[in-house]
Order: sequence, then C-alpha cells, then structure tokens
Amino acid sequence: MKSFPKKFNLLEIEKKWQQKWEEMGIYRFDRKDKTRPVFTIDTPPPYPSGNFHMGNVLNWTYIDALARYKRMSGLNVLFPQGWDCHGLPTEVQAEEAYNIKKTDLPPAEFIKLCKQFVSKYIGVMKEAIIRLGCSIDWTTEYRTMDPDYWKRTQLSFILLHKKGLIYKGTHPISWCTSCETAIADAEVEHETKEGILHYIKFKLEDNNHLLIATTRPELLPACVTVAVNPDDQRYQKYIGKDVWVPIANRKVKIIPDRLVDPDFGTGVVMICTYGDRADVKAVTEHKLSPIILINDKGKMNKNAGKYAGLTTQEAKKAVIADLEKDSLLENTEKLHQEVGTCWRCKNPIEILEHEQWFMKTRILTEPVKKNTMEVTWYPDYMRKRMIDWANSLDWDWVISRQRIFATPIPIWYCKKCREIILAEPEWVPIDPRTDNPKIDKCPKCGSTKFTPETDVLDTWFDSSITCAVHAGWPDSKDWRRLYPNDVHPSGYDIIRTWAYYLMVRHLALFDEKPYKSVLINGMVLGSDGRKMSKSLGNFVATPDVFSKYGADAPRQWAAGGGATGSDIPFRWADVEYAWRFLRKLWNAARFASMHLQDYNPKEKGELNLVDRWFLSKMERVTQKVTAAMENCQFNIATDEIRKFTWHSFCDQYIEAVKHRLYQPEKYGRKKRAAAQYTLYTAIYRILQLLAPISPHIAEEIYQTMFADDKKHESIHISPWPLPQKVDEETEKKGDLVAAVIGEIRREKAESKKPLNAPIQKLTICSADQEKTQVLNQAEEDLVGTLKVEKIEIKTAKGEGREVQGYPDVLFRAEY
RNA sequence: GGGCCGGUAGUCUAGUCUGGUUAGGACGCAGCCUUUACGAGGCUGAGGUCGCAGGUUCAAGUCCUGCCCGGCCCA
Repeated sequence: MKSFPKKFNLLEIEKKWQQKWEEMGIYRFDRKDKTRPVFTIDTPPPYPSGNFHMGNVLNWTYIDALARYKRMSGLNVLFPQGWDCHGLPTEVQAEEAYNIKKTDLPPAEFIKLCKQFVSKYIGVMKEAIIRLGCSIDWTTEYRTMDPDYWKRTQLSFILLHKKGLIYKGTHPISWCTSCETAIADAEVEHETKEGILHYIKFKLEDNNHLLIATTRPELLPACVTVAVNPDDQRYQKYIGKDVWVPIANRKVKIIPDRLVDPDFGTGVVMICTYGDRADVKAVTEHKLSPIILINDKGKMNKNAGKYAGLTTQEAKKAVIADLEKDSLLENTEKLHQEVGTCWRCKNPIEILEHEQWFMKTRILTEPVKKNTMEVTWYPDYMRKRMIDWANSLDWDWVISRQRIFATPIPIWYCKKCREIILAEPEWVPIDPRTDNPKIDKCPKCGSTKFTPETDVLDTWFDSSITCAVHAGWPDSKDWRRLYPNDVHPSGYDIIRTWAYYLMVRHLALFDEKPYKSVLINGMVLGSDGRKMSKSLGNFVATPDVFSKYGADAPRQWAAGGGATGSDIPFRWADVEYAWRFLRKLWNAARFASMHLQDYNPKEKGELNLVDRWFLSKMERVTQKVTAAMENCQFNIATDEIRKFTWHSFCDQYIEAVKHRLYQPEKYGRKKRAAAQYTLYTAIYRILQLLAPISPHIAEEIYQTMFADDKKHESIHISPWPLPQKVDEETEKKGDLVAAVIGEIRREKAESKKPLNAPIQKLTICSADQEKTQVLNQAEEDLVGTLKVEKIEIKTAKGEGREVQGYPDVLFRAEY
C-alpha cells in the first residue's frame, strides 16, 4: 500500500487517468465475447457546435455513470460516440464566415468548407467529453458526414423506398423563406408575438357586407373561401351564399366549419392558402383548390397580381393602403398570437405547397404507440410526451431539404420519360449530383440521359438510424445481438424528434423497436431559474467549470442535482460541495492508509459491535445504491454514498475506532486489526460505489491503496459488490451506541468544550435492560471514543440529558 | 383551448409511484473548536402552516376532487 500526499491536485489526477484509461483500453467493447451479456448504449451523436455546454455535461454524466455501473456489473458495454455533422447550422456558419451564399460556388466546394468547420468543432467537443471522463470506446467513433456512415443513411432510404414507405408528392409543408428549405413539424418552434388583427369588409350579393378578422391581409388574393361556425346563430343564414373577396375581386362561397372559433374576431374567417394549419385542414376537408401566393424566397408571385414581387411585409402595407382607400378596412386591434418560426433562424415560417420527398410516418402511429408502451422510460411519465406527439401528427415526415451539406438522395430521373431511378443497395454511397446511376439506359424508355435529384436529406434522416448503426448494421452479421439497443439517452426537449424519429424509422426498416429503454435528462437552468442559454446571459461555460473543479465534482452536481428527468439548476455551490466531499474522502482514505501500512488484508481480527454495526450499514447502503443505479436514480445513489461516507464513516465510525488504532497496547492487537479490516473494506466499497459517478478520484485512491491486493487493472473493471444481508439486530444495537456518542458530542459542543475534553465520570441510565446490555457490550468503545475516565451503566430510571430518539436513555457527564 | 411538470425553511432541492419514526440534504445564517485525516477545514445549532380548500384513512408532503400560481410542450 502506497502512502498519500496531504495535498492533492485533482485536476492533474484526472488528466493522468484519462490518458491511462485510454492506454489500458478497458472501455473497449468486445464483439467477440459471447459469454458476457451485452449492454448497448445509443449515445446520441451531438451536433458539433464547438460548445459542449452544461446540458451536455448532464446528459453525458448520466450515460457514463450508467455505462460504468453496467460494466462493473459484468456486462459487455458498448458505449460508442459519433457526430451528427450535416445540417443548416453549419451551412449558415460557413455562409457567414466567408460571406457567401451556398449557391455561389459548386456544391463540392461548399461541402468542403462545411467539413472544415465541423472537423474543427469535433476536436473541441471530443476534448470536452474526454475531460468529463467518459468511458467511451473511441474505436467506435464515427461522423455522419463520412461516406461510410451516409451510405447507411442512403441504404435505409432505398430499403424504405422499396417497402413503399417513401414517396414524392406535392403537399403543404412548413417552409423557411430565409433558409429556403422545407422543414419538418419537429423543427417548427412557437413564439408569442404581437400582431395586428384587421377587420375587413367582404361585400355580399345584397350589398350588405360581412366583417372578417385576419392578421394577414396580404393573403387576400389567396382567399379560397370564407368560413363560419355552423352553430353560430349570427351567420347561419349566410352559409352557401357567395361573398366578394376585396382586392382579389373574386366571389367565394361561405362554408360551415366547426374549427372556426365564434369568439375569434367577428366569428367569420377567411381561408387562405395557406395562412396556417387550420387552412390546410379546411382545404382538404372541403376539397378546395389552393392559390399559392408566396414563392420560396418569401416574395409574392404572379398570383398576387399587382403585388407580385413584393415581400410579404411590403405586400401587407400595400394591401392595407388599398383597403383604406376603398374604405374596406373597418378597424384594427392588437393581439398576441402564436407564430411558427424556424428553429434555426427564428424567422416566421410559411406554409407552401411543394413537391417534396416524404416518409409515411402516420400509418406507423399505432406501432409507434404500442412499442413506446413497451419501452422502459426513466422517468416513466416521459413516455407520455412521445405518445402525445405521435397522436398529434397530421402530416407525414418531409425528409427532403433544399440544401447542400447533407446526405444526397440516391435518386435520378430519366431525362426523357421522367422515370424515377432509385439507386441499388450496392451502389451506395453515391452522390447523384456528381455520379450517374449505374445502369446503361432507362429501364422504361431506354434513354441514356439522366438528371440527378439535387435535394438532400433531412439531418434527422442521418441520426435516426443510430440504434442499428451502433449495433453494426448492415456490415456485422450478428448486429441483431446488439439490437434493440439497451438504452437511448436524451433530453426531454427532443423526445418528439430524436426518440420519435428513431422509433418510427427503425420500426419501418426492421419491424422491431430500436431501444429497450429511454433515459431522459432535464434541462440545465441558470441561476435565474430559466433554461441556461447564451442569449439569456445566465450561461456558464463548461471549460470554466472544468478548469476550476475538474470533472469529478461537476459530475456529482449532475448526478445529484435533482431527480432524473427533472430540470437541474447549475449551482456553483453544488459543485463546491462536491469538491469538499472529494477532499473529505481523500482525507479519510489518507487517514486509513496511515493506519493500514502494517495491515495484512487477509486478517479480520476480532470484530466488535461497532465494527459489525458499521459493516451492516455498508451493506445496507450498497443495496440502496445498487437499486438506485438499476433504476437510473443517480441522485439517490449520489446522496446515499455521500451520507454514508461523510456521516456514518467519517463522523461516526472513524471517531469510534481511533482509540483502538492509536493504542493497540491498551486495547489489543486483534481489536486494532478489526478496525483496520473494517476501514479497509469500507473504503474499497465506497470507492466502488462512487466509481460510476466520480471515476477519477475512485481510481486514484484505488490504485494507491488497493491495486496491489485486489489486482484489478482498474477499479472500473472490478466487479460491482453483490449486496450482502444486513444484520438488523446489530444495526439496532449500534444505532443506540452511535446515538449516545452523538449526544455526548453535542453536549460538549453546546457547553463549548473541545470534543476531546476528557470526562471524569459518565453515568448512563436506562430502565430498559436490553439497552443497558448493549451499552455494556460497547463500553470499551464508549470509553475510548469519549475519553471517559470512569463509566457507570445502570439499569434504572435515572436522570440527566436525554439521548435524541431514545427517551428512556439518560446520561450525566462530569468533566 | 389541450397536455405534461412543478409549487417543501431566506435560496435551491430530496422524498410523492409503493401513505406510517422527529420531512432528508446543500447554500446562506448563528455559535463553537487548532480535537494525533481534514482550518481556503471540522463540529454543532436555529430556521418548515410541505401553494390553497375539501375528501378518503387509525394515519396524508405522499392517494382523490376542485381551485390559485409558475414553467415547458402542443393547437
């Protein structure tokens, strides 16, 4: 056993082990090992923004703690790490950095720029993940932008297309006029904005008029009908009649629609193609022909007549001016409205009709729900978010994007007959923008000329096959052995995207759910109680935390900061407390090692009541921590370990055996050996229980004190302790002894005496003979711990100070 | 408008699923201690109508109903 330095530099210790662990290779998944059961983690490949924020710290701490626990429990753990590279944010960054538009240079050049950004940021984020001490198998690292990955994305597209689950169609879709691309439901955010409600006169045949309320008068040329609620007494008589649309000067029919809220505006609304999703529903239901008014860039098209070429804002102004000129604008009022915005650029989205590629997701809603019910959710109530989301979808998933830095859609069209040429599985990876299909001629018309599909795939189409990819699909023959993955970890804000897309996608491809369980983390809040974000100014940068406290302390903040799935406020105070705990543990271990230099681990000595009491407490805490880890209750595990270490071990046990350790000549070698055995056993147990949560200090102390004897290469591959039986009877007895010692310490503190003040005479009385027997049994430890000269334990009513929790036990100490 | 989550000391939070010691912890506050591991530390203490109102029960922070407030998600 090596000796401990008094001061320790945790930051250096952490760096050292991070390096050594990688050299040891102890976190490698062993695909050839068929003896241990596998545990596969669907690590979400993060988007390499270059900023590994505290939310990531929370997420990865959960994953790593679970991975380490499962590894110690004897499972063959696959903890992979990938990077979700494609997508708009990088394109936008590249455009900004070089002050260009994506169309300014050939796609291949633009992609090269994007890749440069991504590679740089991956380096930064990888460093942070290593710095956090994650037990990732880095031989598994992958990037979704590499051909080896996106060939899988394409292969899955081909398989789904062949299954008839992918189609091309013209449908209303959410469109960002700023990013100039389609976006999926899940990418639409909602913001409350102040809008203006315009009351506009629509002339009736009889020269009277109806007043309709709209926030978007510029859409008047796209008005296809006017709707009222069929139960609305005021307007029933108008249903079926014609009404003139101002500006457009067209007649439209007045229709009944239950979705019209009679309390909104005047209770009469215009249906425009498309102002919002309700319009889409009305058009479908009443089989109306849409009039598309806005082009991809957000400008009015020829259908807008004299307003063509204007932006929607300009058109709005012009339309209002024209309405006022004709006295058709009755009045206006302000209102708060929910506006759909693009998740990336925050600009309001439009609903446009576009020819796009879709995946048939709605027909899978029932299987999605069924499988979601079969998945274990940590915590359980998060399941509901997935179910609600699946139920709420009315559109299929639009998977094509009009961007560049993404997986190409493996499709060509015959130039002559427009036949769709789908790539064959063995062609991928392939980029139709640069490669021709591997056929000589169109199978339908025999033409030899093809045009490529230039649309690319939604990034979620890359990242929603990770469960299969992690398992080794399609190359490893035995990939089904790792599938479904055992756990999919994720934040609750992306259940509707990540967990959902994974589920629907894998069900479609493999008819089997992608994961057995979902581990949810909450959001990290700033000190103001709001979700931590750079824009709110409540942001704490991860490197600042690492450089001050290292990783083990923030990991305790993450694990112990709150119940799994709930939001966790970032608190420096919590990190500092964790830091103090680590120092306390260090000092306790140092104390123990001082007394263990001559200890032979085979020796058990003569265990007395206090030893057996404490060892039973240790088994009890082992049970609790094991149960907590099994259920991903990291906060409970953290709490139990800390309480046990700080209070049961340091405050109670160590104090109660010092006399035996320091004075073997007085109390006997065998009793000293018993204390040594207990110290030795307890510290090893604490380190094992703590290893998943604070792996570095656990390793450092293990290597210093235990490695020679225990012979595990690392504590992280030592077998998790099997909880032993607790000894209720002994615990009950020991609790009494601990309570008496505690009460006397309290009295010393209250009467301002030092804790080591000698007691001339201690008299303890209880009418309960059982209790006095116990105290007699522990007399030596009472005397030694409390520095008592003379002790008297009486079975009698007696008088004096009452021991907390034992109203029938009284004592009197004379100093 | 619908759904979900939350409301526990000055602040943050555990416990609620599975009702049962004196509601646990951290920060802050107060006091004490240089005690042969730990003074950029340790120990001790004070501080709570568990959002409000009902109900079920021998027993409710925990289960049920209604309401109020906050947050998130969705229409």
